[in-house]
Amino acid sequence: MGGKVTSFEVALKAGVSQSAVSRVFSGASASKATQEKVRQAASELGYRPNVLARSLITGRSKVIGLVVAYLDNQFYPDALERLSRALQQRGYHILVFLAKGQDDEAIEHVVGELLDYQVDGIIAASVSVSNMLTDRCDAAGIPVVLFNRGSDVANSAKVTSANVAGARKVAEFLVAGGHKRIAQVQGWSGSSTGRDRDRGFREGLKAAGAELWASGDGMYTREAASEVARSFFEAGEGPDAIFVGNDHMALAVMDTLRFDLGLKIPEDVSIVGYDDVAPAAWASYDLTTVRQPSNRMVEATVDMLLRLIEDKDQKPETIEIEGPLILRGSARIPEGWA
Amino acid sequence: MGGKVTSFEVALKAGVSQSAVSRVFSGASASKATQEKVRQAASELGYRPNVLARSLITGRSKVIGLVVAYLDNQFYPDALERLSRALQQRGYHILVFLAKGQDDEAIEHVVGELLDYQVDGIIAASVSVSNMLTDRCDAAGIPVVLFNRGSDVANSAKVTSANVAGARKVAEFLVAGGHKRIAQVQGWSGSSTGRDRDRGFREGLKAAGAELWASGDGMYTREAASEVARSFFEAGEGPDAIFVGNDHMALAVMDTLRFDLGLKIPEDVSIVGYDDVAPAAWASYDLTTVRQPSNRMVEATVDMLLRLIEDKDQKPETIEIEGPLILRGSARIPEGWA
DNA sequence: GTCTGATTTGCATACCCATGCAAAAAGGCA
DNA sequence: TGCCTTTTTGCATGGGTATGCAAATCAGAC
Repeated sequence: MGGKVTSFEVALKAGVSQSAVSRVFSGASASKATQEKVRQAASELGYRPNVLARSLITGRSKVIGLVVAYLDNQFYPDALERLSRALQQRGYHILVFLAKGQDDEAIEHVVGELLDYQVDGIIAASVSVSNMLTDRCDAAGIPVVLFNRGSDVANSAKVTSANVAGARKVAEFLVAGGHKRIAQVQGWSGSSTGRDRDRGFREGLKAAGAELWASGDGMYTREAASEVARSFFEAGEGPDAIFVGNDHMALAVMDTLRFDLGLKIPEDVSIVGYDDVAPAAWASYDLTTVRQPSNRMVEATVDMLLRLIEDKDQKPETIEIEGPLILRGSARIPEGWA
Repeated sequence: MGGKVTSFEVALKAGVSQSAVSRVFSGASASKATQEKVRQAASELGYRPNVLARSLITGRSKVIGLVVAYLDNQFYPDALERLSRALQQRGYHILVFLAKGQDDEAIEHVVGELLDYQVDGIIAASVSVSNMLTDRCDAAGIPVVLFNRGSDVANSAKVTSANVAGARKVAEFLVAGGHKRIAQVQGWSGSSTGRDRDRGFREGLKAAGAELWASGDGMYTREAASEVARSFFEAGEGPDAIFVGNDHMALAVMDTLRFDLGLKIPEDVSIVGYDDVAPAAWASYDLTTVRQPSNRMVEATVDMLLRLIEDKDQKPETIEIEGPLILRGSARIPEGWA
């Protein structure tokens, strides 16, 4: 048994035609008797349909390409796990493509490979995608959903949390907490997520009659974020609150403030993050943060992607999911907010 | 353009035969002139070979199935990222299969799907695999490499760190540090990794003339590990050192000791972990731990898997990679060890 | 037992590309 | 130029399955 049992051999053994075997396994109509015979023969021979051959005909591979740039921000492995589970349940699987960088060129190459594999759909996470690329996928008839990233492309499907609203809420929260020197370590300004949160935060401050004391780009890395945070304290008095564009960076900032600069959180500085990744809830950090409801984001993503795949007339939509501000111990809590 | 350009159409446009097109794209011999014409026509039409069809013929899908049970232990996303990068570089991609549990039944189902997809090879991480399953893959001619897990199966390929030796080193280290009541929160005893580290640790203690003060199974979850750690301190005097079977659990144990029980690390209790995941190096934890060199483990895994795929006579080997004990601040450092 | 309509079945073909084989073209040498 | 070797090319086939179509079978009613 070389592991290459074909439908034909099963047919032979069951005394039916190859088409009958095919029909049994693809769920098409077949009489009880045939079903029985075929299944019997199949299990005796250890037959399983060849998905490749099937895909070649049907034009559906049951594979979703997931493009991701990095996995060290816990938000993404978590999302990957959920996405994979949700898709598995609906008969799909995830083919992983790690983009070498976040620039267009890197993504371009990846998209090429993606198309070669005849994926039925694409999920792009932690990665921005240009017009040109979505156009290419469009042309190939392969739907793309952007996960946790927006895009300027008009006609693209995307699922994000309500970044502007969330960051705005943080601003209100910090102002209500009586903070006077509010700074920001923002998410990479090359990403829509970073920009939206920045915008929401600034708008929120303005609306509350406060202004941004200082701001810098954390580039979504621990190192850059720590550096920016450190710079806030270089010349005399530092900020008394910092909003950090995601938890991954916020944790690094907390470590830097506490162990490098000897500051107390939240007594000296309040810290607020964004995402609510698992470590944010760990006692060492106890980070106040805006939750991105990754379960609902995943649900929406899978839903939309499969609709786009199965129904050609389906229009790509933009879905924004609201997430609550999770109050923990890293930031002073204003009266009446608890 | 419906994204369905075939080699035939390219051939037509280039004025050559379909075989010529095929040869140009599969790297077989072709004259300079033909190459030119074909590439020209192909790029004009936006042609890219259909990997599915190719796989069907060649019998190689260039896809590796990765089975994994969970991704919340940072070690695995990190490994996944490295594995994917290494494989991409060699023309392969990873199809992700999340096992619903760690029991045989769950894995069994997954392996079935794996075979359906005609993967060229399988990497099983954070998952134990029984004889029956490796046998099935063997029968199908699909090589399997166990990553970070051993197995009782004689003839299986596996890549692990030197768990016994590593844990033994931890024992020596803790004894040398003058600890008198040494406890252990071990990795899930249902996993070879958990058992090996347990064994190494016990052997090490014995060799150093010490004995294990208490031990419990942390099941690889933060909750169970915390619970076990807490139980150590329930009746009067607790341990003065705890070896935790992996960092994922060790971080939870540290939080529990510090914030639940009000203990100081390492003054009251020394903590040592295993893996050296990224958060272990974060200032809040500064965890002394045995490094699993995931880069070298990944390298070895990919190497062996591709050798098994490409050379049918290649024998499956067991590879153990040594990792150093990384001395940080969570455990008292004996004289002469720094 | 006959006739009608509903199912089930088998035949043949298609999906897209790679590859063995034989024919054709190109190159080498005298 | 002619002959032989090497390379290039096209033809035809195959890989494993799904599916339209027509033939065959079945169930039901008289």
